[in-house]
Amino acid sequence: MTKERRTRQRALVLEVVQSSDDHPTAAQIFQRVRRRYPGIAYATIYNALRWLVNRGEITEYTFGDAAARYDRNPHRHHHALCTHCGQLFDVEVRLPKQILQQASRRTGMKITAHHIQFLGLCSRCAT
Amino acid sequence: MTKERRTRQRALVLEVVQSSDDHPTAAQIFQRVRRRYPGIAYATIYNALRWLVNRGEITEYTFGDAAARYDRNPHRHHHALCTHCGQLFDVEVRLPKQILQQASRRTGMKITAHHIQFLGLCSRCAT
DNA sequence: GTTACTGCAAAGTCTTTGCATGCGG
DNA sequence: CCGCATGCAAAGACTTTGCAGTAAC
Repeated sequence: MTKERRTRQRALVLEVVQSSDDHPTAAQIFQRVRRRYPGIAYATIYNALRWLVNRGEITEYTFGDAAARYDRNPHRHHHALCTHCGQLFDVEVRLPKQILQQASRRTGMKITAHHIQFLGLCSRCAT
Repeated sequence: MTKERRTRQRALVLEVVQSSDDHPTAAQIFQRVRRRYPGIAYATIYNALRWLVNRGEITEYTFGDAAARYDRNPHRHHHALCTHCGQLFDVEVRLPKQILQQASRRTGMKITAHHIQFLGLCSRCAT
């Protein structure tokens, strides 16, 4: 059994992610946590994020750009990325069951999850 | 205007990607090209890949893991990733128009593209 | 002949690791 | 007290950049 420790650092990382609605990267989380806990190490942020992801408390997503982004909302939902300003929005849509069945049939895989990335221009960049 | 040059290196990179059905990473492409052109530099692979992506001859995708993968098939299609062995399959399914309209309405964005990632276990890993 | 591309190495970005110290249980 | 997590720095994986020389046209 793994003994689990709720440390000040992990609590702070979780708190920061939960209070962010902009899907921050590890670097942004580091900066925000450091404002309240200046001595914290970068590695601790990564450790805490991985721990939280494994426990299902937050979710990690990667998009075309380099850094992974973290999401406070652990249930499955989808995302729309503005290709101009990089802003990321949550999208609540449901993929019809038949599409999942099609995907499963055509690949021979047992599909357990899916994620849709929408790309386009946000209302501010579209003008 | 930018004058475009078809060089031996770029031709080889394109040829390697087009003859690969396994969505290779830059490192794999590098190895495969180097078998036929031993002196080629890593940077040249990246330059060639970016050039080919910009011209629309190949497509770049990023998944959870570190390295980008390149796809010989430039038309829009979707992917299924085996979370056990990492193998990536093409998936041909069509997202219903109403889902795109919903996404657009709910985010206020002008959606120009989308990509579905299916996750699960391939037939070999599922047993 | 120009000028864009290559090859090389070095730097840059994001993430992980090794190890001594320290805190949580 | 024991062991996991932290903090620090260094390494690791992937990608980009600067620049001199070379090849495409």
